[in-house]
Amino acid sequence: MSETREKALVEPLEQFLGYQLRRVSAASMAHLASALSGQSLSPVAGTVLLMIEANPGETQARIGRALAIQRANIAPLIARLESDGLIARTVSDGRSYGLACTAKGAEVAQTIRRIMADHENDLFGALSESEQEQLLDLLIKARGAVGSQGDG
Amino acid sequence: MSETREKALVEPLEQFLGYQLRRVSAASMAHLASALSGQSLSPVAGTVLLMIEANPGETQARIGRALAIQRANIAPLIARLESDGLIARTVSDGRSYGLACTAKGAEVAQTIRRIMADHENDLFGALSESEQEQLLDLLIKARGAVGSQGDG
DNA sequence: TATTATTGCTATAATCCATAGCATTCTTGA
DNA sequence: TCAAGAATGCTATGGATTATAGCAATAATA
Repeated sequence: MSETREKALVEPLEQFLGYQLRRVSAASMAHLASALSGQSLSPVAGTVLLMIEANPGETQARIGRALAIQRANIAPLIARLESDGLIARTVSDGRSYGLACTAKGAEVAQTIRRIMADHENDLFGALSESEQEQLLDLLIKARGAVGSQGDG
Repeated sequence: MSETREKALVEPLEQFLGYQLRRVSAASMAHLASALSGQSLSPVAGTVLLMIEANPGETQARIGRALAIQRANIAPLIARLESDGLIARTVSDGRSYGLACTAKGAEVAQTIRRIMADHENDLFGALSESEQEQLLDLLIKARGAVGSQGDG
């Protein structure tokens, strides 16, 4: 508050939703990454773990599609989660595995959920409950609109 | 609508603002990058150009800080914009330059603005005007909250 | 004037994401 | 049955973005 604040610049992109989205998202990602660093998990890896926990038996291809992560990119993520003992693979198909959390993975998932909740509170706690709900609803609505054309 | 849609997975992160922000922002960035590809400019480079246009005379360090781009990373961006003839440097300091758009840069900036407006319409047109305004307001409010601790 | 801070820049590494391609396996349709 | 196409897991790889470290020059400050 009392820092030597330099004169603010004009922000010609202030009215662009995409710009504001990017700025908030980038700040959020950086904050979350730091909050998760103690677990040696990236935000993406944590997301994948929670996704597997909530969808036991699913293949990594389907998990990946739901998260917009390509097959080539989710492969090492899954390998890492398995080698860390957080998930286990059971044969589901000759070419694919059914994924599930291990007990250790479930514990870590619980920790991650708490970290994420704290992180959200840190970042968005200045917004009221109803504002947070509004924002969430609008983002979900935007995602629906976006998904029906650009995204896969 | 009539595609063979695979059974949707459970989304345990649905209620996380950070998750929804990331998804929407990623989709938006991808869409914008493709929309700007004809100009041979990345979203970040386009943003920097608009920022310089709106703040003539500012140094790249200040432009970078306002956009959360580090000095080391904005240097090649500025060099590229200059070598493309979109911006010009005038001495402002023994160690820094004052940046400004060239005439060509202003034309490109105008094009970029139109592309960005179209892009926003493509992506967020499914939201009503008031929803878009609400979303923008909430994002700006969130940015204010975020900036007062995590961001620099 | 000596110290510190700032700026532009290079070099470099880490990360993330995208494309291409491969071998295996499943699915299909004749 | 079996050939063609699709799906899966995976590797290799390149591009883009971002972060750190450090340097030389300059400005600001005590």
